[in-house]
Formats: sequence, structure tokens, C-alpha cells
Amino acid sequence: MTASGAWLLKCICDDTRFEMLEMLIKHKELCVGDFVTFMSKDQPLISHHIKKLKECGIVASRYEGRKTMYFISGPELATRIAGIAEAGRMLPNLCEQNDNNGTNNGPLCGC
Amino acid sequence: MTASGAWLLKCICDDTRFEMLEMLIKHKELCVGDFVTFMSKDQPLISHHIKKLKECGIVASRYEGRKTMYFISGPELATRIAGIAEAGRMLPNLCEQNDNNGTNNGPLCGC
DNA sequence: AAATGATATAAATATTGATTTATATAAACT
DNA sequence: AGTTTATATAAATCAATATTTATATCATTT
Repeated sequence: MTASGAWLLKCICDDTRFEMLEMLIKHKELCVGDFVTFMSKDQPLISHHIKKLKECGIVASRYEGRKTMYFISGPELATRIAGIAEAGRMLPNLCEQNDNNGTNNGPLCGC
Repeated sequence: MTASGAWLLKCICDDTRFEMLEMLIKHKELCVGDFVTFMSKDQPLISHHIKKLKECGIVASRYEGRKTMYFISGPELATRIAGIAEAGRMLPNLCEQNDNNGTNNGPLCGC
């Protein structure tokens, strides 16, 4: 396990997965097809990311007819993730501006 | 900027930078050499990561003699980051265990 | 004005992980 | 049973980013 314990955070902070998690927070339960449609991404890509989230224990699933429904695996966890997402939205405002025009417009910094 | 706003989180969640930030939370101010010694990593590596943190506006610096001291660029930001770090430590306990022995021992999952 | 200490920069390499492309599986409906 | 719908898997490719190696800079001390 990584020294810092940041590995789960890292799993959450991938752009695609982050968006998927935000969708799950909002909609409680979604199937692969839902992500595909709403995010207009390829189906195998979504499957791949949902698999990671599942392997990490962040999401769980249940079958519903031919569909598989995915959801965040616990209410506490959902709250925590929502908190992290919130922090993610907050951070840019708190970071020192360094493009001297008053807005922090992201990956200019190369992160 | 990324759709989700996760880019700053991503910057924070790199293992090396995460550890550096935890050190900064604890010690307020550190120079490159401090990180090098305490983390036993190469100096250019530390310089590289501190540069990223700086470009993102997460850390700021001031000169002190021949040294450059680095610190988290604001108190609010420091609090937020501490919160994220805390969440990072909490998450594994909240995630569904999936190695059926009751402990979530990290990157088994491949994240 | 050297020599030293502290850090930065650049280039090369390595690693990791995301995305795409192609194909397989498996349940439900006809 | 055969077709359709939904998802998973595997392999190949691509891209981002971390790390290493080598060298430069630049302020202090002698």
C-alpha cells in the first residue's frame, strides 16, 4: 500500500471516474449504458473505469434484468466523496493565482 | 479546464506530492533539502514536484539566505488540504472490502 | 574571485494508466 | 434455438507524468 494512503483518492480523481461518481451521487444508481449516453464516451471505456471503481470497493452493483446497476457502495462513503468533490470545486478559488489576471484556469499549470 | 474540476485534486493526489503536502501541513515551512532528507528522494525529483505545486498555486515560497522555503499558500487552503488528506486516510475504511479478509490493503485493486 | 551549498533546469528514460478497437459473453425476448 | 440488448474482456495503442541522470545557476562564505 502506498505510504500516504492517497491511492484511493487517486482512483477518485481521474477525470472520467470523477464525473461518473458525481453522476452516481446525483442519480443514486446507473447502468453502464447511462454513463455512455450521458457522457458520450465509449462503452468499453466506461466498463473499464467502473471496474476500477468496483475493484477499489467504491461502487457496488446489482443485477436488474439484463442491466447491471452501479451505485456508491455505502452512504458514508457517498458523503465523503461528495465532500471531496466539493473541495475539488473549492480549491481553485483558494489557490494563489499565477497567471496574473485573477482567474485560475486550470491546467495551464501542467498538472 | 477539465470538466469536473478535478485537476487540482489530481495534482494533490500524486503520492510524492501528497507526502510533501502532509509534511508542509505539519511543519509549516520546509526547503527542498528537507524533503530530500526526510523522504529520501532525489533532489531534482523534489524540485520538479515542488515546481508543480507552485505552478498550481498550492505552495508559495520565500528566500531565506541560500535556501528557499516553501509553504502552503494560504491558511484556508491548508485546512482544505488537511481535510482531503484526512478523507484519504478515512476512505479505505469506508470502501467495501473485496479481498475477503476484512482489510483493504490498497493497490491490489490496480488503482 | 574562487569554492561551496542549495536549488533549478533540461534531456532522456521509464512507468503508469487511459483510450481505442475488436471480440466475447450472457441474459432476455421472439 | 436464434436474435437482440447490455456489458465485459483482451490486446493494442497512445498519452501523460514520474523518475533518473547530467549539468547549470546563483547566492553565500572564504
